[in-house]
Amino acid sequence: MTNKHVKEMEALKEHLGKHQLKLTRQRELILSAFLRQEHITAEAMYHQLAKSDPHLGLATIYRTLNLFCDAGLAQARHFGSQTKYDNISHKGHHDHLICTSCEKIVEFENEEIERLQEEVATQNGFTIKTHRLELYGLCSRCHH
Amino acid sequence: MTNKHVKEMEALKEHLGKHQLKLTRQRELILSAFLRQEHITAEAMYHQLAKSDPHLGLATIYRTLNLFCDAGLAQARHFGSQTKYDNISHKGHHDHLICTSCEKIVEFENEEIERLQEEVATQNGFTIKTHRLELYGLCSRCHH
DNA sequence: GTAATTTTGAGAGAGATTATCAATTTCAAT
DNA sequence: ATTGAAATTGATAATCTCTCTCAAAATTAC
Repeated sequence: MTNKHVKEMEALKEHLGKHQLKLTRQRELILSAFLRQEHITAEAMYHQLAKSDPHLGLATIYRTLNLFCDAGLAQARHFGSQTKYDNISHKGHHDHLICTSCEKIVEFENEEIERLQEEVATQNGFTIKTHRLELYGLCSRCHH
Repeated sequence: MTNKHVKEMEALKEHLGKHQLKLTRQRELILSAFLRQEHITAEAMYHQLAKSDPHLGLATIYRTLNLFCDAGLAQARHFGSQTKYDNISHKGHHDHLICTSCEKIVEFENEEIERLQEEVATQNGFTIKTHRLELYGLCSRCHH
């Protein structure tokens, strides 16, 4: 656990405390691995961590990533058949540009779009809690 | 098959003709059921059609709904773990407002948002092919 | 009508995620 | 530091959704 991740660790501890959950070696380990990368799947993390910790169960990875979602550290996104978990603790909400050829993912934020979303919601009597916006296409390298 | 659905039937026939596929009783039946409602899952349609046609297979429903997607009549959308199929033949692209309490779905279109999406894509060197925008929250009835 | 080709239905199979449960670990109170 | 109640884990079974397989049936071009 590097110093960079202290804030997220604190956020997790706060969530655990509030829900009478416990801080375990696995949860620390998975948090550390989670914060080291973007858009990871449970399966990918399982294989990655298996090298240093061969007895870490896949179910624990799933449980823990879902815990991070509950704690507001992560957000699950379904891309086709797989679910990727994003770190949302260190930045605001963001959306995605996804290259359908090379699978590259670019994050972006656009306040104007967010404002218009609120407008649409209000017009329809909705109160937005979250949203997802994904733009699929080809990145510059995959053109042609 | 009501008169209303003649246009979609023609579109399907055109697709079938172009790809040396055949028009079957099942495809007609499923098209008819598909056009009668919005945002249906394969499973839901299976149970619905089982009443009048108990031997219609679930695999056929999946195959046929995917065929409609290929033909440009339908669009698949993944909501959580389930896939819903939307009719996109009679209207332009649309996005969704989804009530997380009662599961109500409202469609909307917003040209300004679409324009801004193009702008973001261009800035990042992407060419958009499709997109999905879903706003999750509470509808007016589910407030409180 | 016949033959070639496609489609269907039923169930097996695949992939991703969750449930089960005995054994282990955590943590608050001694 | 020890204890004991409660939570967590790992291994695997179960589940859920969707696709594949393949023999039998339906469709279409001739």
